[in-house]
Amino acid sequence: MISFDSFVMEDGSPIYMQILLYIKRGIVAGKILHDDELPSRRLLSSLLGVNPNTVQKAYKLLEDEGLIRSQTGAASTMCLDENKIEFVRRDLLERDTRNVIRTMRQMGVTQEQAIRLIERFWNEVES
Amino acid sequence: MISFDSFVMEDGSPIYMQILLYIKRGIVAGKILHDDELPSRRLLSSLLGVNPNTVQKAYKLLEDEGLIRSQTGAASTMCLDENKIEFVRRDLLERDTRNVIRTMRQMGVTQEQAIRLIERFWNEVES
DNA sequence: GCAACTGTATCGGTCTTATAATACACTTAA
DNA sequence: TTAAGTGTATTATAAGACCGATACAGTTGC
Repeated sequence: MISFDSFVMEDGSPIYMQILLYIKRGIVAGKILHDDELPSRRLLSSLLGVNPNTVQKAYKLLEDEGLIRSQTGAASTMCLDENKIEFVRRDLLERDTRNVIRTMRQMGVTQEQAIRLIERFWNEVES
Repeated sequence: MISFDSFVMEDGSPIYMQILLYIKRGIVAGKILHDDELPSRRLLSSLLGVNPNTVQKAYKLLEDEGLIRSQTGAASTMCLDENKIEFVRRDLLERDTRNVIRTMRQMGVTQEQAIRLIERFWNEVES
């Protein structure tokens, strides 16, 4: 059963999107593996204190991407392979990187300054 | 008059927020200076193809932060000093950096890999 | 004074997000 | 078999974000 212990709710983005990204980042980190079982909609909604429909929306989007397999009556499971994992990695990691580079350049930051910023803050940020 | 030539509209975030961030990044980059005149709400809304209220919302938020001075009848002007600029720099640069570090660590990326990502994509991203 | 420009305020419509309350079909385990 | 758990779907409601249209008030320049 995939754990949501380290899930922290933040405001600013929709809850269903936070759930979706939590799972995708777990995939990229190698913490979530093929055939892993997901908590049921009702259980996870209870754990997070949100409406079951909100969890369903996240799961539905993941199923539309082919990352989750669901069949009525049984627990939903992760449906992964090397190609899918690599696709998610690119989608998350490279898009994040490009975005932060774009905004930094708009602020006149050089590559060297950007790297120095990463080095300076890397150990400050709590995981 | 502050130029919006390099402003590119993107979807995904509110227009008023894109306008606000465009100005703040211009401040950090040193392209926007104290006493610089802003285009009027109606002119900028016409340039960007949006409603004057959308521009007004961005300007209003900047005025609430003390970065813009507005008086009815006259053009709004930038209202900056060293402290304000430094505050905006920290607010934008450090928050962006912390955010990208947090998500990268959630994906199991090491500091060395993060720096390598920055180096690899730095010259690819169009400004 | 008047026209044209400034900033400001208000109202309303549309969409997204989140919630709630159901209902139904299927699977599993007691 | 039956009860409890699965996934799925529908409808309604509420709140907020976002944007558009409009009106009003002050300044400037002719």
